Amino acid sequence: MARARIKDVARLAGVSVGTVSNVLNRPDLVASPTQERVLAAVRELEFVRNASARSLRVGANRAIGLVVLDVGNPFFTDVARGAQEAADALGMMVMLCSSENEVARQQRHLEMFEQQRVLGVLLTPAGTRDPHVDEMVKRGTPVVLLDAARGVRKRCSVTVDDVMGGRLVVEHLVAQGHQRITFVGGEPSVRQVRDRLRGAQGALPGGAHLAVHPTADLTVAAGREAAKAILASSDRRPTAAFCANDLLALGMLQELTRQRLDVPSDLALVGYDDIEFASAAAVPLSSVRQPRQELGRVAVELLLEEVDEGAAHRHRQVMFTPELVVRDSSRVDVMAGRRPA
Amino acid sequence: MARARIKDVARLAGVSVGTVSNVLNRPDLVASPTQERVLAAVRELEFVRNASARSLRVGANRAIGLVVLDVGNPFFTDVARGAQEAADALGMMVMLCSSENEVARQQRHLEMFEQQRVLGVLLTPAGTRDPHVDEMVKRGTPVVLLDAARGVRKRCSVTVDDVMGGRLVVEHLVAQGHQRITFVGGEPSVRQVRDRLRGAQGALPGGAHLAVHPTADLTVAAGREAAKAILASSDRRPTAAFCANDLLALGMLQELTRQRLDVPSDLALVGYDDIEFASAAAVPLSSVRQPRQELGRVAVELLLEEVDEGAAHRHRQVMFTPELVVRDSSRVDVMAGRRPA
DNA sequence: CGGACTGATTGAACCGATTCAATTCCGGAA
DNA sequence: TTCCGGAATTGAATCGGTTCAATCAGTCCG
Repeated sequence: MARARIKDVARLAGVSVGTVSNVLNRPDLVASPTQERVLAAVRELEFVRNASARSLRVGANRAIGLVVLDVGNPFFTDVARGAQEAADALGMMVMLCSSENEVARQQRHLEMFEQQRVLGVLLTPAGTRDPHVDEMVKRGTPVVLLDAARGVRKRCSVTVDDVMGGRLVVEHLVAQGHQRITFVGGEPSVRQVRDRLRGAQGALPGGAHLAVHPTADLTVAAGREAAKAILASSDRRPTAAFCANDLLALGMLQELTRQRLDVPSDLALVGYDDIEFASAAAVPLSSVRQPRQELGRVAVELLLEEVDEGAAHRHRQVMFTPELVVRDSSRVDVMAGRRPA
Repeated sequence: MARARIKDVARLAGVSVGTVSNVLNRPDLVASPTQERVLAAVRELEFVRNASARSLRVGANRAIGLVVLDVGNPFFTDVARGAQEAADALGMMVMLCSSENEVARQQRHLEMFEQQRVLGVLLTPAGTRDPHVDEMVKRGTPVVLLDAARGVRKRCSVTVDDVMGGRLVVEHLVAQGHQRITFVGGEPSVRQVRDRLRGAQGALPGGAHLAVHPTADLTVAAGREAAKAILASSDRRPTAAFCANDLLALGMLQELTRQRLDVPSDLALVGYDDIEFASAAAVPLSSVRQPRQELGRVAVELLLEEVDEGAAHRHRQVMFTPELVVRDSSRVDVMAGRRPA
């Protein structure tokens, strides 16, 4: 069966194509009996609107592009979910793509979106500033940055305060009596890591010392290596480690378990991101939670705001505050319960 | 700057619109100097094709819809990545949506895809058979099922052999000398779970016994509860547990750690799915790996095959074989290394 | 009864790229 | 010189909805 077009519906219902279109888009203009006849014809023919024809005429799609760094990363999928939800509520569609942190791939996806004439794009940028993005914006496709460098004033953006996150962690560890804390996860080229470290350093009271143990990347394997190195070092061992993300912390936990050391009594651990598996770890992991879905939701709102306001738009930067989630991996009183004197 | 249309490009290059279109789509028809003039004009005007106009005329989009049960689940994101890759190679776009296991949401996404006139849809179905899907197929949008019930002959599908997966696990445990094995994760309404259990039972040698410990769902929390119940039970404790998925296994590992029991010497564990965090667990988790990206890749191929062949198409069901990944959580010889006599 | 007004409906123009039959151009053969 | 064939190019028709000025049918009021 060939697909029905609006013309077929009109013929079957005995009205003009204009009326069918009105029933679909502005039903208040059409008398009820006519509406019913048209809707009956729509059902009868199983009519499905052709979005291409529609958006060709209207000039824009009811779709939003979303390019994340890595669909495999739970952080981004939660952001995507938030965006989905917000878009759904407004009858829009989110098209999700992953750049796998490759600029070329990001570029291809953006190009696709632009060809589709999406309303706008939410982007967690791969690499550094991409001139292609600027050009796309200039051509009329607005972009909202997600979790990107702070201080970009020429775009709307949504971020989380990583400096505060770092501060929260160290304040917590200090309150638990820790004096020797190591920050694990150096890679200072990553803005997030830099900020977290900065916050951590800022929260130290006078006497305390914050060692920094850099790692090549932010993976479980790197965490394992870091733990080995720290435990083998001749210096006085730290009593707590603040890892730049949860993967590092899980890696450290793995190595500590292998060496039959106890968390938190031998070494307290705090991660960052509060990925789903943080609470699922053998010793549930303290971590810093970011309002991920909220991030996506607000990004969609900012985008639509920008679209609606047109030229009058002033870019806004929204920054969320993270939240410390304390679990067994850094909680002293739980230890007491587990090792009765 | 208003967006350039193909007409503007034609004027600037001093050719007709037909020629511009040919440069873009069938460059072999156009003389080189003309091509260069046109391409220069394209760059000059920053021309971006309007995909709506194109697919309106051509009749179909260069896009494939993909509806997964849950974008948060690493299994599905890997499938998506595989599909992405295959599509990319063919110059197609994958539109990824998540049904969150809600039929209504799935329905909305499918409707969107149909309006977009996508080439076809890859679907991991929520709920049971959905008549809407049948109707969509009848209207001309082909569907390839991903990881859905086996034995569906009226569609193309891609699955993994869960019966074999279950068998592999039990054969491995038996080879390690285990006699009392418990299968954790009952929920027999889930086809995958049923198949894994069936495979497990089929692999038992004469004397061995397979207890089944049902759980409400397949989460970490359920795994914790299961571990508590099994450890508290008065029966002779099993020496190994085969969990229906990795989340259950991680939950059990958590509870075992809390009770200061050792894996695998007190209880060996094997999970299923080989999610990223299986190898990241405190005791790296044995698990069954499915060729996830491959799943997505082949699904795309099947879809395009179906599109190309048209009416002559015969549906195909592709079944992959899973692979057992043995890690510390069920490996005896590692224990020896860790606890020298 | 005529005119003004409201509400419902019509139908043709339009969005922008693709396609294909028709046309132009050129070089070579007769 | 004419004619033919092939390559290059043209331009109008087309895809399927949306939109809006124009038309039509009633209703109300004076």
